[in-house]
Amino acid sequence: MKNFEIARLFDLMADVLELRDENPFRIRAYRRAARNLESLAEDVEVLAREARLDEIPGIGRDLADRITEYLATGRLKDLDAARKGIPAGVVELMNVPGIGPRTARLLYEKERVTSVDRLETLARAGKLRGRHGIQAKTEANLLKGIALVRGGQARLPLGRALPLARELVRALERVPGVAAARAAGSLRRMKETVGDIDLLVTSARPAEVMRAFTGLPQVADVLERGETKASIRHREGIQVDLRVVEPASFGAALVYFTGSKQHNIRIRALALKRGLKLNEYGVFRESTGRRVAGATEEDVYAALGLAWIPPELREDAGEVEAAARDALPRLVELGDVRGDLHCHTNASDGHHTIEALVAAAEARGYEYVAITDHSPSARVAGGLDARELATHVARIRAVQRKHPRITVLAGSECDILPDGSLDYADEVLAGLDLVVGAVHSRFKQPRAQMTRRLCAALANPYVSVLAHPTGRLLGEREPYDADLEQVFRAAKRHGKAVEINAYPQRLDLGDVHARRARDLGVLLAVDTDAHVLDHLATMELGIATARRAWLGPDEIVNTWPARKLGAWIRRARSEAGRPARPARAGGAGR
DNA sequence: GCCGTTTTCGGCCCGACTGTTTTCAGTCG
Repeated sequence: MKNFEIARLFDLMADVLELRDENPFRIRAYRRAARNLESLAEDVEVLAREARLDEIPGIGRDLADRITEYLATGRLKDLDAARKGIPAGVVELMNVPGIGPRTARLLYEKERVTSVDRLETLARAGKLRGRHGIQAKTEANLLKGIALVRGGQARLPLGRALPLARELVRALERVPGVAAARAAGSLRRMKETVGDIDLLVTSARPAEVMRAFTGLPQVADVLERGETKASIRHREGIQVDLRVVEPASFGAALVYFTGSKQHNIRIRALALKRGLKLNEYGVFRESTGRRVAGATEEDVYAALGLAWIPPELREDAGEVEAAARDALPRLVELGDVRGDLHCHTNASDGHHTIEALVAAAEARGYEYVAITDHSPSARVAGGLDARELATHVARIRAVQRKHPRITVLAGSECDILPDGSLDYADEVLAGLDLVVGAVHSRFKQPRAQMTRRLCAALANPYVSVLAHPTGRLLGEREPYDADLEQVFRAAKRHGKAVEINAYPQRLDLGDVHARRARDLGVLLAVDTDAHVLDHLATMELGIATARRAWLGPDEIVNTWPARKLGAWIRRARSEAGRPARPARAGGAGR
């Protein structure tokens, strides 16, 4: 899968073209193609082989040829030619906040700066001031920017950014004169990681909001502060941007500030076609300048002839067309969730008892919860051998008797061994209500082997859900190499579900793959993989990922009533000619 | 370089903040 590899090259091409002061629309074309390659779930090599590259939005004849060229030769002649005479370090200068193509080119041409290191040396020595309109302040800002690049401005996982954003929103809501405060940006779109936090406030007294915001205890550094817009660096390291607008503009500003950039470009172009102009203050008739919408998002979209688009879909990935046809999907909501199918207790590596977990699930209003502790191969995680499992199941049954209002599924997160077999014998698995299969070892297997391993597990009649299908840990561990397309087809063939694991560092499947699974007609399960009770609340992140994947409740097995869920689990077992023991999943507790 | 319910050519989103050059270019989102 070279999707990201080629996206990087297109981005690099765009950078180089910027340095060369090329046609900005050509540059944008490369950037747009890069973004679309990143969000492409299908393998670009497969599309190339099948001559379907032109199906990728933003890829026309030229860029399709470039992709073909790169796949065939491993090079891009155009890129090589464009880079001639521009040292790689000059392109890297543009990574420093505040340095764009103009400044990078100036530094290179006039000062022979060819690396960030060199720039730092010059700035520290004060050797730039007085030249090319650079003064002490700019030098200081450059040094700040360099420090930031050095620190690696890693994107924050959504699970960490959300509480920070909510705390800030609450603080702003308390500022006198503030009518409303909302988080926007990629955080509102619930992207798995966010680069910064965008906040929007409506108030008749913006000056007061600016003062209060920049004075918050969470602020480590004020980066910029104007009349209606300010940026700060949060103590936790992430940048926070705030914008204040008047109430009549709040909806338009929310649309603008929520993005994505590509989505905004799409709908603004749509506005122009209708003789309208869209900016963060509203929708305006071009001829008269009169505002026709702006107070609410619904009004703004309606003025453009669109149904209101849920933020999670605003990626220019077909949502604008769907909204125009009034054909947006009914997305799953947190309230649709009837249970959690992947939870741990202190029988293995969880922190709480079965009793506590069941009570917590009940308190969340769930109809069912599956207790899925580890199997013996997961030694460090305290995996249970078959005898321990039998005792554990007996305990689960006892807790079930004390909690008749919730169905407690005795399950396992059973290791998928390197050869694709399961960590418990089939007779043991048959005694469980639900089996979640997962890979916890030998992550580095070659692609073909790992693919066979996952597909074999899905073929086992007792495995209902493939847990965290790619094994990735955000910012820590790459996904293991497997042909997900084949894995999804196996899941579809066997009527199994693949998981959206809501664990904040996992979010696995991610939105792009989950959408691909959905498009192939595969069922999904959204689970928290809870190890402590608080983790049950991360269901919110899993559901957000499902929404970004355009998923509705029908396609997610743990929004189904217990009876339907039980029937689904039994179907795969019986189709394999091995009827399960009367499963509790369908009947118990209701 | 892409793209077409105005177009196969001529468009392509829009505005705030900063630093510094006294009138705006550059950067960013």
